[in-house]
Amino acid sequence: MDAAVDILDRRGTSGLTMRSLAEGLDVTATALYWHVNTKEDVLDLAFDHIFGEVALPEPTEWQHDVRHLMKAWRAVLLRHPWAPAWIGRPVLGPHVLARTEFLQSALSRGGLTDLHLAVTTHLLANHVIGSALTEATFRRTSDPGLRLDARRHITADPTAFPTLNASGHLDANRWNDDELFERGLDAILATTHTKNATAPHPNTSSRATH
Amino acid sequence: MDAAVDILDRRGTSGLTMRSLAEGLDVTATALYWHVNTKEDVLDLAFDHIFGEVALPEPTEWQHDVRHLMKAWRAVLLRHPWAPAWIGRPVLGPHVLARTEFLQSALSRGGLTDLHLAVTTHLLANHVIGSALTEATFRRTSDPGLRLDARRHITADPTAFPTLNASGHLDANRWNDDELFERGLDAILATTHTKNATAPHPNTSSRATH
DNA sequence: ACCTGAACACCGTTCAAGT
DNA sequence: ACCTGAACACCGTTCAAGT
Repeated sequence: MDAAVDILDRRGTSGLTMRSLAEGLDVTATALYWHVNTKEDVLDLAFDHIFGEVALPEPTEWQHDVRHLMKAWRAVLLRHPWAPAWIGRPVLGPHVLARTEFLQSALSRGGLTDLHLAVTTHLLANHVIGSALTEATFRRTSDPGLRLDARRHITADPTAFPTLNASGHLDANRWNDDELFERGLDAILATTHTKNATAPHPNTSSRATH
Repeated sequence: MDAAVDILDRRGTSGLTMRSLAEGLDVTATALYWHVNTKEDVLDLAFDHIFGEVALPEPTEWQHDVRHLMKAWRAVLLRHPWAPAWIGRPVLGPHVLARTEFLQSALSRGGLTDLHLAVTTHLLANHVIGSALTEATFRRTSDPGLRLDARRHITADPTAFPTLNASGHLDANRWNDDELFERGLDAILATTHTKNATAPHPNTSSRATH
């Protein structure tokens, strides 16, 4: 796993091949199939492996615990930029589950139960996943011109994108990613105070989508 | 693009090869390289292509517009289960940008500006991306036992996962994905009412992560 | 129990050549 | 301007065989 993570960090997902991993371990590529069924298994294991880096401290004040874990979670995903994109696989290894337990236990100490608890858990998970995926994408893509291209596409046609122009969307100099993440975190935690924050909107059916 | 999306829907990301796409178009695989530089280009184009399916209605009441777009966005991603995982690429085609403009314009009609506007935009985007990615993953993985395995892993050791057991985490029968998504949406929209919902927590530094 | 060697089917991509 | 054909380097994976 250390060897696999090392290759992934240095050469990305496409850089990890059964042959390159085998070389790092001084064996033949085919030898790996004794320990693993498929290449996807290697990546699944590597993903759960890096979550071991997220330390689980002694529980203290619940909001502090939630913030602490969320930031550590995010840091790990950004330290291994190949990781967020791999969430397109069911990643439910023991390390991941242990961290989820820690998070949800903090939330329930905060008084959340049932639907409210489930919604907040998902909201938090989606926030780390979504932001880490987006950021890692731009960090990983060697071509920094892509963000600039899109930004130019926006500024080039102010009448088509009035709001995006006014708000400075995709303008890297305007808002800092860390700050956007933490303010989002603040907002989610704020919904845990207001009773009935998750009460349905009058004309909203929970089945409308499908 | 229609041919590419068709293959992707039926056979997934790994099912789309330059040769299979060429076959669908009755040309040689090498012919595609006249129109496109790399296979990744094909997927980038296909991704932006399906966002054309998200209709942009006439703007009405701003909260209604936000809900409408978010649900349509989510529906598209789930209709094409290969799509969420592809967000690990910078996806900033014209269709995607037009939808983002629509969303942010609704939010600013709701009175959001500056940092508050940026935070809410990211929160909403992360919510669709995160939830669609997670759901599509389980929907796409032919093996339904994975979720069950993890669920069993939780229930098998109640002392290690007391909260996850009590809350029914990963229990598909307990909460419905559509409902979790919409309640999350409700919660995010609720933060737009409270002034200073994004005010920083006392002992929070926005630079702590790196 | 764990590893090697040879082999298979299949990739993305290049490039010279055709029309 | 657009497509073909042959070819290259490189995949993941299988399987019989070794120790």
